[in-house]
Amino acid sequence: MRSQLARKPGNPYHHGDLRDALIKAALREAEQGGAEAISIKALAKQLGVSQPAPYRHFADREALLTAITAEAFRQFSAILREAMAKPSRQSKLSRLAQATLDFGLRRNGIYRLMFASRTVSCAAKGSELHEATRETFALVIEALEAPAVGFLRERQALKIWAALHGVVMLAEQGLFTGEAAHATREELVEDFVSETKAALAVAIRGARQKPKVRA
Amino acid sequence: MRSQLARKPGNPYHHGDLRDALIKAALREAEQGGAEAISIKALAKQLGVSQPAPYRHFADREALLTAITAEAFRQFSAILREAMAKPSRQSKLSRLAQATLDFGLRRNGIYRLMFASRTVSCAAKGSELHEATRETFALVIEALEAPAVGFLRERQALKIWAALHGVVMLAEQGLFTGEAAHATREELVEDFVSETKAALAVAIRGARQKPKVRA
DNA sequence: TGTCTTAAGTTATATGCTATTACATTCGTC
DNA sequence: GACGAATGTAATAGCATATAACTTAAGACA
Repeated sequence: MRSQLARKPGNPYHHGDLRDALIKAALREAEQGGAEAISIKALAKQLGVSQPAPYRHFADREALLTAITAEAFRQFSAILREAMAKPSRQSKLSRLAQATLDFGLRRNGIYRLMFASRTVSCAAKGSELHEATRETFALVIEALEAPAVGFLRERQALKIWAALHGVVMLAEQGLFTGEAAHATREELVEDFVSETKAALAVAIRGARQKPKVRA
Repeated sequence: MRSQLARKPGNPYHHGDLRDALIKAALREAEQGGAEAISIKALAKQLGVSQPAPYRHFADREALLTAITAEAFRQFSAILREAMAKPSRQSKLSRLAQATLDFGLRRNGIYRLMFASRTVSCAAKGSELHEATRETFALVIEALEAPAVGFLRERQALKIWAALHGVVMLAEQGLFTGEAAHATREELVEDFVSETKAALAVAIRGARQKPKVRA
């Protein structure tokens, strides 16, 4: 029962949209097992095409990984945007934070592809992947809801973003289970969120009183 | 010019200490390229033994990865301990933090092996690897220099540990370079360090005044 | 409509890595 | 010094990436 992911009905030769189908299938494979779980050969078989067919669409395995990483960032951005848009008692930042944690744990294989591989750092300046990552980070800044505090805003965004990823990392390592679990992941995330808000509040107040403050 | 890493001189058949040599060589390979850079076959060639020889010491590739991850944690612990022991104007926590950042960036392939793979979370309770990770985390708690504040200490340790890893992650991704670099990695790390100290100071003061405080 | 180019697929194959099996050598020990 | 265990080797199976040469279908244009 191979799912052929929208293979054009009456065409036994051409798949129709192999490139897209490959990305979707590869993402599904990576969901749990990460990059290592992705096999060109297995994907080809799954989609009902010959083993070398994928190479018509991706120069090599790396290229496929880069493409699905970019797609993963776009999906991640969409999830964050949705979480931020949803009406809630909690702040935007808190919702973004919890959504990040959730994504990082539930789709950990993909998460590792996005943040813990060298794929992103190798992405060229204007590339699809580079743009996707920039867009995601822009959402973090947006979630701060702190207009016009300049570089302090970026700095707080970097800090909360780093902290969130650290929590995902340690959670995945199991540092929150067993004897060491003196706090839940969610608690820690909320800690970081409130510290960020406090720091921003101070910064905004400071900026109002003496606009030339430097730190 | 194959470095044979301490092969016993007058013995063309038995290597002498292949297991250890494999771990050392594999760590060197992983230094930059991470787990993917490790090939059993290449290591065997490098050490001047036949290709299947390593399988006498490690059941499979995974087992080798687990072993070098444990060794990496021990080396990391040693580096942290050294940084903490060194007399300095800075606090122990600050030195541990900067040493972590340095390790995470300079030996990023190994770092990813340690914190961004599934190897650790698959380690059994009493395993060599599990023990090595626990020892490393114990150093973080020690670096807080905050005796007898109970679970609040562990919580602060988790927080600073998470934050540090996040900074390494984002730094490796390139989020501190180019236009987005509104703070250096070192500045961010120091931010987290001082916040941790402040939180601990409050906790200790609180614990002295009313020992039953809960958060 | 027919041809021609090109995109997208196929089969066959080279290369490289993991892992196993069966056999060989050395070490330690009794 | 004989023997079993540890540690090597050679040969080989199996799987994945990747390339080469060939085939099919689609679309453009005369």
